[in-house]
Amino acid sequence: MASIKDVAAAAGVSVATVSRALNGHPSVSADARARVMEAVDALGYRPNAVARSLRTDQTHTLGLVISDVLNPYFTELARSVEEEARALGYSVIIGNADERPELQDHHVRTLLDRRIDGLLVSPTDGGSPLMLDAARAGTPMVFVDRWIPGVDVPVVRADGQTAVRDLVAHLCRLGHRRLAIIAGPAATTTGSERVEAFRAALAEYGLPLPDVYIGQGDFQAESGRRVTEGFLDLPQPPEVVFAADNLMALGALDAVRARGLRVPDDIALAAFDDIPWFVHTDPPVTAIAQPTGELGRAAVRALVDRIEGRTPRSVTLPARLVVRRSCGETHVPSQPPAPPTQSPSPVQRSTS
Amino acid sequence: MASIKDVAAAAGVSVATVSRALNGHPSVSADARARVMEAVDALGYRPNAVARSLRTDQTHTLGLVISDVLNPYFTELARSVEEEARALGYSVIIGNADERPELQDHHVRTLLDRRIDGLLVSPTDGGSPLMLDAARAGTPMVFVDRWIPGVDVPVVRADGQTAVRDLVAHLCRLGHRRLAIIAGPAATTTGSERVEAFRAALAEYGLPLPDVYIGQGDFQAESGRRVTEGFLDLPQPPEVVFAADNLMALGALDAVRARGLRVPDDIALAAFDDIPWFVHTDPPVTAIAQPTGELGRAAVRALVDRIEGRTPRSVTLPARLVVRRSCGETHVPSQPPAPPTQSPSPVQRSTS
DNA sequence: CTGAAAGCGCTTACAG
DNA sequence: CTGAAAGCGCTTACAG
Repeated sequence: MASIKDVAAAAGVSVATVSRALNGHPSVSADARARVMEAVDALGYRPNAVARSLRTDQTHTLGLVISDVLNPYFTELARSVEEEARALGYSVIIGNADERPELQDHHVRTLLDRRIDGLLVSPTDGGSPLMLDAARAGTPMVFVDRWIPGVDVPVVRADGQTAVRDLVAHLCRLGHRRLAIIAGPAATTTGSERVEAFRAALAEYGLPLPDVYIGQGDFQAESGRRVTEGFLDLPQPPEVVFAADNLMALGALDAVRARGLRVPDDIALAAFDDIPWFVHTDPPVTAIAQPTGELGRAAVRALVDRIEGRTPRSVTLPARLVVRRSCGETHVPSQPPAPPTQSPSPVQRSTS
Repeated sequence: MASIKDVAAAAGVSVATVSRALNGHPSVSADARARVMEAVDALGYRPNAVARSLRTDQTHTLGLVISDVLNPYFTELARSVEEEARALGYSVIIGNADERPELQDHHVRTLLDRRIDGLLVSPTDGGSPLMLDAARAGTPMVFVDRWIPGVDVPVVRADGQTAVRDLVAHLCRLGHRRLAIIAGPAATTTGSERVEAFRAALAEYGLPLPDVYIGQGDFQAESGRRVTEGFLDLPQPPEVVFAADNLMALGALDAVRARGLRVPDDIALAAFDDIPWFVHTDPPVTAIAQPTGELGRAAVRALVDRIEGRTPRSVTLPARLVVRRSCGETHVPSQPPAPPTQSPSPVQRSTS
């Protein structure tokens, strides 16, 4: 590959002048600039980004460590992150943790070794020493979706509390009383927060959340299937299963179907995260939708602010309930049960 | 960040010795090695991969340019690519072309600038000058899924011909006669090959594929919806729509539902690419499954062979038909219509 | 077994 | 406006 020396020789100038011409430095004569550009074209020269990075100590690259590429939520997040980053002049390198803390650390380490300018992460655990060290050492960092309490890093995420309360209101209105949840790992914020939001909402309706109705999943499909089978084996199975993410809902559908049961007749289902397929499942799945694209863009803006010396802001955006048919048919009840303390916020009713 | 100089100073050796110790060079005394390791731990030193790459002229990084991250097929491909690469000691940087040739070129250029060791690509078009130049210039390269004819680059892909013939046999057996296809861009191999395979299979059954039954899509959901609407508006709409990928099938489902029609009663649907959600759609979708994980792994092995001086091999793996209910209920016909020339190969019948 | 030195391909003060 | 030179952090022949 042609190097800057070859271009300099071909253009009859020094490498310094080539560098300046290519970087749009004003103090280059029109003549020199033209000769450089000509040589660049003739040689098909492309600057070596590795050399440039070593010299300037910046890579114009962001690292993004997502929890699971097979999860459409993270895939959509990754897409919006890349788009916004590109618009701001950054590339992004994606690492897939596959919900495994050690794989997450592998990617964080690799990314740090490559001297990425900043790190966007959705932690799969409560904070490994590596991640904590990086944050403390001042690596520009932003948490997205999931975060680690007690670490001084901006957080961009959705707040699902209101939407979860709306969901519980919807379920109660349909007459359900035995509600269960498939939780994510307790070490993740989304793993514990969604259970707590669910528990709090149930409490408003005077409903308990017994331990047997809290199934421990890992945000991947197989765990959703396993937990749902456990629920179905209970002497008194729940009437509703709320999956804390879309992949565990997929697993739940697998389990229900494998027993020859039907949603919602035999058991109702709802999910955190909305995805396009939920419109076409049998039945369409009631879900809590996050403003995924906006989260990705806000996270990039916060990280780039941090990198470029501005003050980054944490952002929390609301999630919202999308009612479909997987919890039973909705009909206007003569006497809607109002929660004791707060009335539910407006709910989007899907046209599907 | 601590550099190799800091480590050398702390350990009381030269940077050369630190480098050798870290790279497991045999000619380093046990004593020196121990002092280096101690200094490394104390300083939390991590070698700068940028500097190392500049010096060694290798990045141990593979570039992967996929057509669309929102497509679960490519997402699964990306996952298997990353896994196999990691096992072989390589990182991978993913670029999402979003089915746009100019965005594909942007990523190829960025990846080349970063001096990745090799490039895995699933081209969104028939070959841009940039891609062609890179191949000709000797950049280690492998095409996966889609490829560019006339370029001397190994290809790893699935052959869907047999599966498409099985699909057509299945459709004929169900009594369908007016079959349509939502095609991908003609400039892509999968865009044109799938249409040709479909046309050839129909010919075996003496069935035509009129131009009005070939809808031009772009492999993304919206185009599937648009094309399907066009089909439904025809004076004589097709009885079956075969979507050339899973996202266009999603769009087709959207269109059918928007009209208040039902699959398969009003119109049947089949798709190229199988994804987990097809088991749970209403109705479950008959699809052609690719050995996606194996394709990703084989592509990485071919590329690494090429990079490390061995001779890479092209690989073609068979796809297979998975029958579900979206084309109508299957029942054993008294007189199965056999194709004139060849009998269909065994078909996997899904349990779902 | 070890160190001094060159060099990978850039950028950028410094001097003219 | 331009060039010579230093230096980013490594690796690796070369000499001892």
